[in-house]
Amino acid sequence: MRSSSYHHGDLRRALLGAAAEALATEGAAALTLRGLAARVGVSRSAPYRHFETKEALLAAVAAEGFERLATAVQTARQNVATSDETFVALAKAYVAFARAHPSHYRLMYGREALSRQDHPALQDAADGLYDALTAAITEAQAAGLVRSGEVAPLVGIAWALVHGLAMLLVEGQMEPPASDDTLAELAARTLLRGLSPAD
Amino acid sequence: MRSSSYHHGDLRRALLGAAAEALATEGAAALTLRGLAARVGVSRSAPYRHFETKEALLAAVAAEGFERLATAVQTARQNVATSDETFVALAKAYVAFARAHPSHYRLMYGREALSRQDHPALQDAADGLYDALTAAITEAQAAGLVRSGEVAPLVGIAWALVHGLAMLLVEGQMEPPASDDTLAELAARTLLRGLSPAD
DNA sequence: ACAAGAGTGTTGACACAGTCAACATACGAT
DNA sequence: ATCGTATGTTGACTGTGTCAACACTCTTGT
Repeated sequence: MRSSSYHHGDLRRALLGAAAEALATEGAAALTLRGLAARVGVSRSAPYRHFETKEALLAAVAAEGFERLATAVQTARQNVATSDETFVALAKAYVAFARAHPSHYRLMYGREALSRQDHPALQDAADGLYDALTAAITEAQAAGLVRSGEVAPLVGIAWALVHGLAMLLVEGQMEPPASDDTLAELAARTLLRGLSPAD
Repeated sequence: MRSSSYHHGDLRRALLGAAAEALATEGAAALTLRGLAARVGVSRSAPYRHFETKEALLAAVAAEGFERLATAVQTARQNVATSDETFVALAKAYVAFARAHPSHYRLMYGREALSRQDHPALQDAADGLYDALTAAITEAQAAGLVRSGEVAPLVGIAWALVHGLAMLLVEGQMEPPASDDTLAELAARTLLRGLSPAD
C-alpha cells in the first residue's frame, strides 16, 4: 500500500457526510463510529483525530442540521409575498424538513447527552434557528397580525406547536394526513388566529 | 416474604421500579441492564427471564409512563368546573408531568427503537392518552368552545402544542418561565382562541 | 535542501454492555 | 415424594467506544 492513500483528503468532512447518510438510511441506532470509519475507508480510531468523542461527532452532525433547517426557514420566509402567509410557509417548511430527515431531526432535538453547554457550536446553530423564528414573529407583530408585547413567550408557543407537530409526525405517533402539509397549514392558521390582536 | 435468596419475589416489578428510579436520578444514558440487575441484587442475565431484551424493558417502562400521564390528564380534566378551564388545566398537567419526569418523558417519546408496532402494550398505553385528549376536545366542541368538525386534526394540533412545549422544556431548549406553568396556560388560551368557532 | 515537528492514520489492547447457552435451584401440581 | 417448569447463575462471545504506542507525510525554519 503506497503513499497517497495514507492520508485521507478531508476526513472530517467525509465522516460528517457518512454520518448524515447512515442516519438517513439506517437510523441513529445503527450508527457506529467503527462503521463510519470503515465506510470512509479508514481505521477505527482515525476519527478521534477530528472528533473528541462519538458524542462530539453527533453534535457536529446535529449542528449542521440546525444550520440547514435555519436556512430552509429563512428561505421560506423570504419567498412569500403577503405577510400572513409567511407564517404558514414557515410552518410548512419546518415540518417538511423534519419529515424529509427524520433521524436527523430526532438527533437534533432528541439527545439529552447533546447538551448545548458541552457543544458551543451546536448552541450557536440552534440559536440561529431561534432567531429566525423570532424575526418572523416580530415581523408579524409589525404587520398587525400578531398582538404586540413581549416576543419571547409568543415565539415559544409558535416554536412549540411546530416542533411538536414535527416530532409527533417524525416519531410516527401521529397519522400523517394525506397531503403532507395540511396539518402544518391548519396549525399555522390556528396559531395565527389565536395570536391575533384583540379587537 | 421470601426466605430463600435464590428466588426474588417479584423481579419483574423490581426491575421496572429500579429502571424508573435510575432514569430519574442518572438519566437514560446511564441505564444499563447489568446495573439494574446489580441494583436489585440479582445476576446479570436474570432480567432476561422477564424481558426479551433491554428494549422490551424500556418499552414497559415507557408504557407505565403513558399510563401515569393519561391518569394525570384525566384527573386534571375532571377536577375543573368550568369547561374552558379544562383546557388550561389539561395543558398544565401535561407539561407538569413532563417537567417532573424529564428522562421518563423523553423515553416515552424519544426512542425511535421503541416503535409501537413491536410493543403492543406501549401502543395501548399511548392510545389511552390520545383518547383522553380526544375526549377533552369533543367535550369542548359540545360546550361550543371549539368549532365543530372532524376532531382528529384538532386533537393533533392541541397535542402537538402541548407536546412541543413539554419537549422543549424537557430538553432544555427553551428557558422555563419564572412560574412553571405560565407558558402552558398561555399556550392553552392561545390555542382555545385559535380553535374557537367563527362568529 | 533538509531535518525537526506537527498533523494524521494504524494497530493493539482494554473495559463494558447486551446476549445466549448450559447448568442449578426452587416451586407447584400430580 | 417426584417431576416439570419457572426462575436464577455462571461462562463465554461479540461488538463498541476509547486510549496508548507507533508509523507515515506534509509543512516549515534554517
